[in-house]
Amino acid sequence: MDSKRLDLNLLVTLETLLVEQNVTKAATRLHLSQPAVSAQLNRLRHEFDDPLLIPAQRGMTPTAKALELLDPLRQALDQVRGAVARHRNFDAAKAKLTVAIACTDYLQAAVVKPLILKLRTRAPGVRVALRNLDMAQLDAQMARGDVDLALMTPQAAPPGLRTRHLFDEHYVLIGRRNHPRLRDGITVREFAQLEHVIVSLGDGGFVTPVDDALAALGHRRNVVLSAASFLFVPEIVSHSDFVALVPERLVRDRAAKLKLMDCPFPVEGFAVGMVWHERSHGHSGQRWIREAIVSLVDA
DNA sequence: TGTTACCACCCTAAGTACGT
DNA sequence: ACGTACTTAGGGTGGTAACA
Repeated sequence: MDSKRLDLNLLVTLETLLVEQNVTKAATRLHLSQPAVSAQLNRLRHEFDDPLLIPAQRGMTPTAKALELLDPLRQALDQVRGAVARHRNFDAAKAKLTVAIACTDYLQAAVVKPLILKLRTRAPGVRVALRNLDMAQLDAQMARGDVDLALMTPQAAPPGLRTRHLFDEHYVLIGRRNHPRLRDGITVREFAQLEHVIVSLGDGGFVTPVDDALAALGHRRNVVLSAASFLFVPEIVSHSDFVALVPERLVRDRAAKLKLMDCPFPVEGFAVGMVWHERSHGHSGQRWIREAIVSLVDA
C-alpha cells in the first residue's frame, strides 16, 4: 500500500462497510450511490490486496484481515474526528445538530423533558431523536452512530463505553390523592395488603427486588399489574386504589395529583448516568449536550 | 414438491461533472 | 484533453413467499 497515494476518505468508507457489512446500507450512510461505494470497495481491495468483504447470502461477510483492521481503523478515525471537533467551537445559539438519546420513558420524563425545554431557548437548532433503550443492541447502535447518548444505570453499560454519573434515585410509594388506606406511618403489613402495580420492561414478570426485601421481612404483596411503561403507572394509580413504588423523579411534579410517601421499609435505589461512545467523546456539540444534562440534574 | 414472481444485493457499462 | 469519481441503467445471483 502506498500511503502517499492512498485516499484517506477510503478509510471512512471501509469503516462504514465493516460496520454495516452491506454495500447498499453503507452507501446510504455515506450519502453515495451503491455503485460508487462498490467502486471504492474495489480500490480498497486493491490497496489492501485482500477481498476485505465477500458477498454473502444477505450483505457481505468481512475477511479475517478486514476484521483485524476494524478496531485500529475505528480508533484512528475517532481520534481524527475528536481532534477536528475539539477545534470547532460549538455555538449553541446557531448550531444545527441532531442528537439521538436512548433511555426508558421514566428518564424521558425526568431528564429529556427538561432538556428539550432548555434547548428551545438556549439551542433552538438542536433536535433530539429519542430511541428505546435496547441493551442488547446499544454497543452496536453507538458504534454505528444510531445512538449518541444513553441515559441508564452506568453499571449496566457495555464495557468500553464512557460513563458519567448523574444522580442517585430512590423509590417513593404513590397512590391516588384521596386513597383511603394511604397515610403516614403505614406499616409493612398494610403495605403488603395493598394492590400493587410494578414496571417490568423486559419479560412482563411480577417479581422485583422489592418482593425479595418483603419476603425477608416475612411478607408477600399482591401485584395486580405488571406495566411495560413507567409513565402508565401514575396514570393508572391516580384512577384506582392501586399503589406503586416508582422512581421519585418520575412523580416529582405530580405531587398535587398523587399521594407520595416513603416506603415503610428500606428499598435500595439506583444510580442514573450518561453513557456514550468514544466516537462522540470529543465532539463539541455532543459535549455541550452532556454538560447541559449535568447542569439540569444538578439544578 | 416444483414453479413462478418478487425482492435484496452486488456488479459492470456508459454517460457526466469537475479539477488540473 | 485527460483522469477521476460520481450517477443512472441494466443484468446476474440467490433467497423467499405464494400457489398449483
